[in-house]
Amino acid sequence: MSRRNTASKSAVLHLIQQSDCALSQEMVADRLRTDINRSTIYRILNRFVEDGLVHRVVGEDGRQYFARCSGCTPEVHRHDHPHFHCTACERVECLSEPVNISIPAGYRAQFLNVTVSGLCGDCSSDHEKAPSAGGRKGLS
Amino acid sequence: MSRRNTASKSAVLHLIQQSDCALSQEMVADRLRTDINRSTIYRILNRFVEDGLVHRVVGEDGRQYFARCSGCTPEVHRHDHPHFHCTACERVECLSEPVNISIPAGYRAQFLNVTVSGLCGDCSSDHEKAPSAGGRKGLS
DNA sequence: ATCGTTATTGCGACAAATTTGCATTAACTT
DNA sequence: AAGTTAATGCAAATTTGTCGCAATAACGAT
Ligand SMILES: [Mn+2]
Ligand SMILES: [Mn+2]
Ligand SMILES: [Zn+2]
Ligand SMILES: [Zn+2]
Repeated sequence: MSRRNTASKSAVLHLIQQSDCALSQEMVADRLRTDINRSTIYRILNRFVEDGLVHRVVGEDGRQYFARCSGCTPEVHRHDHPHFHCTACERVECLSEPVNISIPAGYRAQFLNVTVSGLCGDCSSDHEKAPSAGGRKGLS
Repeated sequence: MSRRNTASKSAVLHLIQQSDCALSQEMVADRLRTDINRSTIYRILNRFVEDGLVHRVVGEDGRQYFARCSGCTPEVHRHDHPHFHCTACERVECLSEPVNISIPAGYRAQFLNVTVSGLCGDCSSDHEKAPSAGGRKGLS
């Protein structure tokens, strides 16, 4: 039942800790210099989530992304911050300002997943130079 | 390019309009008395989304759920309301109070997906009678 | 009412993301 | 050093959603 330390585990954890945005299994694999099996990466990430080292973000695409917990203690976990998912470069980043959602009486909240998708700063300015048809604005 | 009316389309639309919660493709199929092909259901639902009759919600499980647009006009769509996804009965319901997320300057927001997951009222009270180990509370 | 165009459907195949079973390896406890 | 069992690799399975294509049928025009 207790966890063991392995090179793979350390490598993945290090990667997530360093990263300024959430990573998918694929992103983790791509950034590792050594090959780690896909299933293994998933298992490592899921264990991190269980252990509260990392939190899981469900992207606009329905995929799973994993980001380091910042400001979480072993006792208290707050993942009430929104995420921005760029539809162009795929980046998923944690935003800082927490959101507060009120739910109906009698309901028990457990997890919160807030994701705004659109174009990040970089991709947004790229887009300006090569504009497409119909300049949509605002949320839909 | 214009849409045609078919029995399948009407049946699915009726189902979604009536439903007080968002439905997945599987849920739609289960609730229909007539069999409609899986791909067809997806295509019908996607067309509804395109046409602004229905909005897509990405559940905590990464799956797509579809709910009727209430309060949307052909001109203005606002889907800035949160959803509650019950981890027990799978229900995904739209909550009414809109949320407002602020994103960094230069970013362009396009879609918003807010999902609180946990136990709905029914499942929450069921749980009280048959409690499990460790009474967690609050968001994580 | 009939005809022609083409949107819609069904079906199978495909694709991507994630999980699972199982045998093998290796971390950690004693 | 030896034993226990968590972690890994690999293949196969699951799950969810999409796509190509031929057959069907809605609907505007005749
Ligand atoms: Mn955290
Ligand atoms: Mn709507
Ligand atoms: Zn971007
Ligand atoms: Zn429920």
